Amino acid sequence: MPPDEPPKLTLRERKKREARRALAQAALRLTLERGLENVRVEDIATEVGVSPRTFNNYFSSKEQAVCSVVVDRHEGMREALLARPEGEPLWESVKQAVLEQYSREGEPDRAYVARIRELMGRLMLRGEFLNAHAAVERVLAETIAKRVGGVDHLLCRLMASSVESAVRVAFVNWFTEGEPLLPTLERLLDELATGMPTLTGGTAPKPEPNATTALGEPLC
Amino acid sequence: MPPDEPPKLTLRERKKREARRALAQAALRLTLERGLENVRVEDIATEVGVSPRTFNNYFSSKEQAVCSVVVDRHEGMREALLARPEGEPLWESVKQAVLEQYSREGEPDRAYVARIRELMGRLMLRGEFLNAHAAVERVLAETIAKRVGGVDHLLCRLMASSVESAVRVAFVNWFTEGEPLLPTLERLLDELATGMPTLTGGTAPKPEPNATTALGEPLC
DNA sequence: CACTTTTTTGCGTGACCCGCAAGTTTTTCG
DNA sequence: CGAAAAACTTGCGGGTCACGCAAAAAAGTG
Repeated sequence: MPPDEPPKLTLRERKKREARRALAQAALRLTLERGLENVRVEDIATEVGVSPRTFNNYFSSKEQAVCSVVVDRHEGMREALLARPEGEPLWESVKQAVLEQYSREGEPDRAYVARIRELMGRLMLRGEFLNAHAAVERVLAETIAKRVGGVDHLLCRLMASSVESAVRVAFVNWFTEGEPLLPTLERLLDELATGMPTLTGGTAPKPEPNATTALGEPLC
Repeated sequence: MPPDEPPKLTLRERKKREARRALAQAALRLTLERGLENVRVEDIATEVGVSPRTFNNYFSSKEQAVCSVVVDRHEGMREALLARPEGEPLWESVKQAVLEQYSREGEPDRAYVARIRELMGRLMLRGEFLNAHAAVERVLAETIAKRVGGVDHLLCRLMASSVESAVRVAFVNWFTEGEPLLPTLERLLDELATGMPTLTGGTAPKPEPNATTALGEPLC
């Protein structure tokens, strides 16, 4: 018996995770190359070598399977946030933790982006993408609460929710406008942290968008 | 001929709107009293006195029909926001416009809240509720852009998105904790407007937001 | 009153979700 | 080790659902 790995997880658990991962991956791959409506659950199941019925033991819809990659990101986000140094300001911790998760995105491969864009039309419509983000949101809120000592649960949820908003907005901007994801995301998170002064200070006939003006304003 | 109403809308249009409204209303009513899984599209259609097939001419799913009330709120929100006085700070305008929309909610009728809560389990799961909120978000972003002169579209989307976040969080808190909606919502919007200092600066209200640190990084 | 445009409706098809009851694999335990 | 127990897979079947299509009905137009 080679001492290669001490699998703390029962064999069963490993197989389950592997099956789930394979199904999600197959679902995403097929969807990206054919479009969602041209992929039946049977195709996905066959691809993995499993019964169509089994697919529904893991996911209750193909949309859910495709979006599960988004959900799985919560693991990394949780760990990243909790790993930030103790004394660091909360917004900075959150920002770094979030940015870290999205640093592995490859450069904007044209074809890939195009497929994602087309895909999003469907996914947004079916709501599963948003649903997945909501799942991440809950974990993020919980993690933030743990980070600050769990004082105000409501505010933690608000922060998590608005952070996810920033992520979604940056993401959409990425695949529609083609602009790089991370700088946008960082900017949006900074705006969130300061109450969006760039906008709110702009109610008056703003001649030029010099960002230094509205920073110290007594908003609202 | 009684001079009661000058219907600028063609008769066809009125019937369409009425049919849509009736279908949505029936869908919501039946769902609240039976639970979503015990309502077939046929039931909704029959309730309104229309063919099941016709239902799908208006909504592509019963979930969509149930959630259409959320979507329809965008109309009022748009008008309310645009009706705010010119010089008013943006955050104040948005806050008032949003609060106005949710001022018509009755008091927390126990039975009603219970049904809503149970309903939300399903709706969140199917994502249509979030989908509806996303639709509102787009209109809100557009309206905000119009309000500030359409300078930074990205930031407008961020603001709209995070405002909707606050609404959702307050709403969930309302039907899970039973706390009143409006005060919570107002507080959350205020927190948003100031960067959530209660959480982030539990120590100090963030005296210096020097965003100069990591802004120039060449990520991605 | 014809004629056009829009909406409704019935029908048929393909897919999907899930409960149920075997069959199969992994785990536990004597 | 070997058998019972627990967990997972699979085939089957039923109830729904979304939607294309084309005919019928209704609303608008001159």
